[in-house]
Amino acid sequence: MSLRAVKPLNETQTRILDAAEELFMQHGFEGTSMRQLTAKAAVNLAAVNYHFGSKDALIEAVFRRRLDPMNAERLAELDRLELEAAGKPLAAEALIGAFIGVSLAMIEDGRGGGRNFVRLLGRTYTDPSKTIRTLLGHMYAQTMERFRAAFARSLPEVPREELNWRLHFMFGTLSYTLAATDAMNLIAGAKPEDRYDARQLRARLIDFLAAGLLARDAASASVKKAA
Amino acid sequence: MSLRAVKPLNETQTRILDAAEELFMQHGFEGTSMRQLTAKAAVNLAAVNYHFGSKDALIEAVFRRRLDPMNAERLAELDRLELEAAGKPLAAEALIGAFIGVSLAMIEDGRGGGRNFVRLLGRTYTDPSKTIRTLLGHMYAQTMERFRAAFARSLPEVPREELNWRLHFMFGTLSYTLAATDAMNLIAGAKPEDRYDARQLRARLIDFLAAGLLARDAASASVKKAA
DNA sequence: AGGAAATTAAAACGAACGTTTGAATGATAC
DNA sequence: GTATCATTCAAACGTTCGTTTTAATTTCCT
Repeated sequence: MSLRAVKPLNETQTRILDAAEELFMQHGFEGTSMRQLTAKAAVNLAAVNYHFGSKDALIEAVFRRRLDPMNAERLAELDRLELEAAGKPLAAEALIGAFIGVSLAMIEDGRGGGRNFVRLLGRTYTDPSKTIRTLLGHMYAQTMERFRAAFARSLPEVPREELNWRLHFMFGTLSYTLAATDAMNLIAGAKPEDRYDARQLRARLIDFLAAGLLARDAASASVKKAA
Repeated sequence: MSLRAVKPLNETQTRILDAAEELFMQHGFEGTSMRQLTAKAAVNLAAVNYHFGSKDALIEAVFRRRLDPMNAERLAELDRLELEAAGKPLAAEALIGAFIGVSLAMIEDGRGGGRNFVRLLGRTYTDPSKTIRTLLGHMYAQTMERFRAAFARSLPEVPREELNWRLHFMFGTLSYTLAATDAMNLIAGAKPEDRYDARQLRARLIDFLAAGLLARDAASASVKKAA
């Protein structure tokens, strides 16, 4: 499906995508006008429609540029871990690290602009638009299924349905953490500096999420007869 | 601050707020036009500006109608728990339950429309607009501080900074879970039915979050010398 | 160098936006 | 019943939106 050759981007297209990442992150898709965007990118107003076709197609291009490589990297790291383990199930911590590490690494990438994208991505997971949700769903599908299967092997004692929920929770934690990297933080005092220390954040997230994923399963048992 | 009397809403205002909740949840603030909104509410186009002043003021009213009572209820439940405990620190599970229970209860409230609001709220936590973020920040401020202090007493062995992060993660999990109640779910198979079973979801969340909050603190120690 | 193709530029398109206006209608008090 | 206030209504306001058009310019190939 991603076999079709990706034609290289020229400078105008790159400038548009960079400006779009930042403005979409700051003001949302509908809150960003083509005039703002092309002004920030220092290109002509018509350039977006010429190079990408429409605003919607630009939005898709913004995600494709980063998300496909990110998920490819996630899968490559999963391959590497599974090869190392030689058939044995992986530690949940390792799987969490492989999944969230790719996103967190981009936060530190100050000048590459990945930081803007990661924050945009965190926000977009809860975006109302059905178009965007299905787009993200498709782009994540393979990666999610591979990781879900790996987690299932890693945590055989957690019932399948319970595990699915916990992975859902995990994804939520990551999503919110990325989106809020320097925006709202409702927990007063939790924001240490202007920029996250990605290494420390990674360690904190892995601790928190691993404990959650491995939690003793009291819920599904205790509720089973409570309806 | 919330001492000023809240004047009761007439039917037109209620219909507008209900329609706004649903449309804002489905299409976002900027993606919802006054013409859509007033059509759905079956009121005249000018009614929003007449009763609320502007679209922005309507957005604020949407949150005020539900959020102030929700947080009051959270604080009342916290008061009740602390009174029961008679000075002893509370169990983390009880605190989590008090915080998330109010939101989850509204999910089941199918006809009251609270369901729409809760999902809208989950999305808005990561909204790009600074206006909205500061609005939510102010509306949550007292509640958050009370709960933060209660969690600190409940979990004295968790370092203050680490605890702040974990509460941040907890909030993210809740936010995403509310926002995605039937929208995107990237974990295939995790969505059991069209509607959540709030009781079961509550139990699952408490297990997951309590384990995360209580996790053995490996991160802050192991990273301290790694910079 | 010259012609074809790709890109940029300036201007305009119709549509939709949030808001305002002023008259019509409804309810309330005397 | 009539004056007074609140609310509803249809219409229009000026602005901004995403997109298109047509011409100018640059780039690339032989």
